[in-house]
Amino acid sequence: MARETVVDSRQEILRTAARLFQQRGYDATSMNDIAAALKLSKGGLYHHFQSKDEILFEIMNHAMEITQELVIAPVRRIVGAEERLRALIRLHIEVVLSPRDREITVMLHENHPLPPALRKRINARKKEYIHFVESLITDVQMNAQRGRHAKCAVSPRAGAFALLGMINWIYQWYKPEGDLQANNLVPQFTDLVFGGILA
Amino acid sequence: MARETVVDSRQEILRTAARLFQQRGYDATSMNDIAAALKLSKGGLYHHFQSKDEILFEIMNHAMEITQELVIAPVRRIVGAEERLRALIRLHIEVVLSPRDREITVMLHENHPLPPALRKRINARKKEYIHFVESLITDVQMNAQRGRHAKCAVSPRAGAFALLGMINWIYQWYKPEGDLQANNLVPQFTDLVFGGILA
DNA sequence: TGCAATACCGACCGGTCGGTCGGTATGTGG
DNA sequence: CCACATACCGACCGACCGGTCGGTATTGCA
Repeated sequence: MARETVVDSRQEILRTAARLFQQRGYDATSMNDIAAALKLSKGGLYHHFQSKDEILFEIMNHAMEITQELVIAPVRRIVGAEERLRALIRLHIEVVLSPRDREITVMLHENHPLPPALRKRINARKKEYIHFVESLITDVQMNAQRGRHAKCAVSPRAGAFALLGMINWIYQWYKPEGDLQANNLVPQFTDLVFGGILA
Repeated sequence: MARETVVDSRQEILRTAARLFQQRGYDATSMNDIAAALKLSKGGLYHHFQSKDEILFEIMNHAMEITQELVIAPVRRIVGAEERLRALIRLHIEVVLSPRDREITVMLHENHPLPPALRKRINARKKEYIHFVESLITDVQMNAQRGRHAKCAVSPRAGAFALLGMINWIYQWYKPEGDLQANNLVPQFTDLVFGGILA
């Protein structure tokens, strides 16, 4: 059997596991649940992964790669500090709300169960992302300062944490049928962030 | 034994349980762990509470009462829309960061394990709070509109979710020894919110 | 002092968890 | 057609979970 099939099997397991983890939570989802959802026995599941921890870690790692591909990389290709930050806000919100990328939600919520060694590796990647956002905000503020604005009271670090907080918290309250839809959310949060960091 | 002692015992259990839940997570904390931390047997613990669910529910309920007493009530006593919102931001941040009120963090993080019936009751109180923040933001925007500002692009609802998101997310990254201390955080987030909703 | 009520203990229960393992289908390259 | 790796099954394990229960120590009150 080709190598691709092996990779595909693993990724399909990860996708299903991520869906269940998001719906029921990591601890409330047993390996039996995951196996059953894949029409597999538990023993068969353990042929592809060594432990439940490994599955969670791979999901979180995948979530970071999704962030890299769907947020960071596109943003880097954009010229202009302001447009970059606008794109980051939009893309990050879209990734959090995307029904396809449930790994993101799992990564945001389930950090407790990860063994410390693996958690450190995830946290390192998260910190990289925070610094990326921080430098983006710095650029926007510098650009604006060259214009009419004189003082920027909000530090890039605080701005980055605020930005990530308001977006990463969305999964806690967002309902697709609610009155605050995704297409409303993006411009509103964008205005809010720009108004805030350039105050 | 007086009624007060009974209440005290329950509250001390809740305090200890909240601390453990915050440190290790709800699922990773067994009733044995809670009992041992209180120098109690598991049977003795079940003399005070009927189930683990009940403990979690009481912790969350207590968290909402803390919010009521330490945030909502003081804010209501303040006159002037702008000063009210300023106070809300400061008090809410202080409550989230308070090492004494760990119930808040548990309430923010552990909603999955609660049985649906109990979760609904907690969510109802959360929604009340959101509406409270929303109306506060509305007042501030109305006040500002009477002055020089003409348009407020950000809806009060989006502003409320953003505000609650950036504050409620703090527990995910805040380290007391970090470079972003509580006393820095309050003015920075305050400026950011006011700049954002009055953009 | 005696008597309930309360607080608590510790052994125990059924069940489920993550994880293991010997064995069996399957299918592919030689 | 055979040999071998891969994919998978299902019975099983020890540990631990939430929760129960009969009994005992302690305590406030009459």
